[in-house]
Amino acid sequence: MDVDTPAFAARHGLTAEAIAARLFAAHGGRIRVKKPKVAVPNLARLLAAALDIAGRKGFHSMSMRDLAEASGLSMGALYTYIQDKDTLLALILDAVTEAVERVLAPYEPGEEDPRRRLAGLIRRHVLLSDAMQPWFAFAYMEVKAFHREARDHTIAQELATEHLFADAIAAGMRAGVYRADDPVMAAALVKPLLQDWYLKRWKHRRRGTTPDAYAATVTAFVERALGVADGA
Amino acid sequence: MDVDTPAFAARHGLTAEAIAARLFAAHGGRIRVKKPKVAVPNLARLLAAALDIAGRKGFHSMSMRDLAEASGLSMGALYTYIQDKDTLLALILDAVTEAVERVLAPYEPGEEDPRRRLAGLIRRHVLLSDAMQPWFAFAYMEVKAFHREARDHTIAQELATEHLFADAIAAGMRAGVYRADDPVMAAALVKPLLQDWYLKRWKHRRRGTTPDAYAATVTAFVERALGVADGA
DNA sequence: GAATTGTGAGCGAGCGTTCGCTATAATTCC
DNA sequence: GGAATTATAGCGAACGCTCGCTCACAATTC
Repeated sequence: MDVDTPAFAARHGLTAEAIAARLFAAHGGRIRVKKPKVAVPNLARLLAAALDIAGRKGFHSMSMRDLAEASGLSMGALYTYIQDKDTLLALILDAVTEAVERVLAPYEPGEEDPRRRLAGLIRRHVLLSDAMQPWFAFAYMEVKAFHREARDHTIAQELATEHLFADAIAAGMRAGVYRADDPVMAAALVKPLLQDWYLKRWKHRRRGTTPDAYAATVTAFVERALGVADGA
Repeated sequence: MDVDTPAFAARHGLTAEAIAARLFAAHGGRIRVKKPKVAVPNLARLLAAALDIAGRKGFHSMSMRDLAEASGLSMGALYTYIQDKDTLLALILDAVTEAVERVLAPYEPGEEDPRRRLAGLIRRHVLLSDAMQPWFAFAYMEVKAFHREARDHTIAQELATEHLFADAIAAGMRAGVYRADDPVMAAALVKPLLQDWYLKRWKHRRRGTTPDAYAATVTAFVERALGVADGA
């Protein structure tokens, strides 16, 4: 299971190309370049460059000239893929939202058992946010820059994700395997542990922690905090 | 102990005015306004406005005109307090570093007991980052914008803080009250729980959680994860 | 050869910063 | 004590520059 990490990304279509293809399918109407063969690779390069620059200096400090140069497009070409700088922000946010809903939320086989359910959620969250690390970090760091509507949407999604964890913990409590004063509060403590993986990845990388190892550590940590005895 | 929150800020000099006074004392040489009676209140207003605007739209999106207007200073007056926009960044970062070193690190009486030590660290971190919430959130969110040197400094501080927690956990393990595979990894899991308090305060506020209550919840959560039995 | 895609100089707006100036407070001088 | 002088603080229009974005045109594709 530990060697599954790259396979996870491929299986769920989390490569730059696959993401760009889905975005083109969803937003193609507003992209002036028609042919997918042309549009998708360019869009993928555009997004990769944007995430790279924004990840290093922040979205607002990234000039469209920087972006054009880094993505190998001219200013004019760049603007046939997006309407304006804000569209780019929205596009990235959208890819993250889509990925979370598609990969994280659905039950996987064998997750009727509450402990497997929680462990599965944690593992999927870590592997997903690892495969799309720049995307997740971007969405987290740049929420402020969104318009009110998009910001509310992001907050709603944050709470929805937390709810997935709260539900799993509550199910575990009903089954008598978990103990907690408040499953919602417990879920609120799990979330930042998962976010740390993509926000401070340099730290975990430096210590040689793999995504699977981190998921296992967090799961064990949380389960003990939820009253599961050590060797159980 | 639960009513101590505002007193904590006053006792450690964490009010806007007190922070500005310390910054003026440390950086006074580079501030063209000489008289503390004049400089300190203006500096306090300047910093409060900067934290407010940067907290809402990000440091880079804050124009110096916005800042002048919000702080009630003219453009010219503003620039007698700072050399340039980067100085402002450095000033805020400096205040945070100073506060962490002064308030968090020192032992408090009675903290020879490892469990008290860890609980004390957690509580001080929550109360400190609560009193200076905009400062901490700013330092976290805007690290990217720093020059290499300042960024390295911030990273070093992050690791140093983590070390305080690792030491406390290791002491608890030696005393036989905590169990963990790796105290450093355990500390790395405590840190994001504490950061969540100032990064997502809207969420905790919305749920009516007080700083002291949050500190208590985190302490209990972490202690259970470290193998302390429930009623112990 | 028509449709699609790419080009990059150029536009106006807004940025961070400066500087010549005024207003006010403090000090000096008789 | 009060006039004269100096030091300090505050002001905001203006400067050079970079920003996001456009458009007349060239190149490519089928």
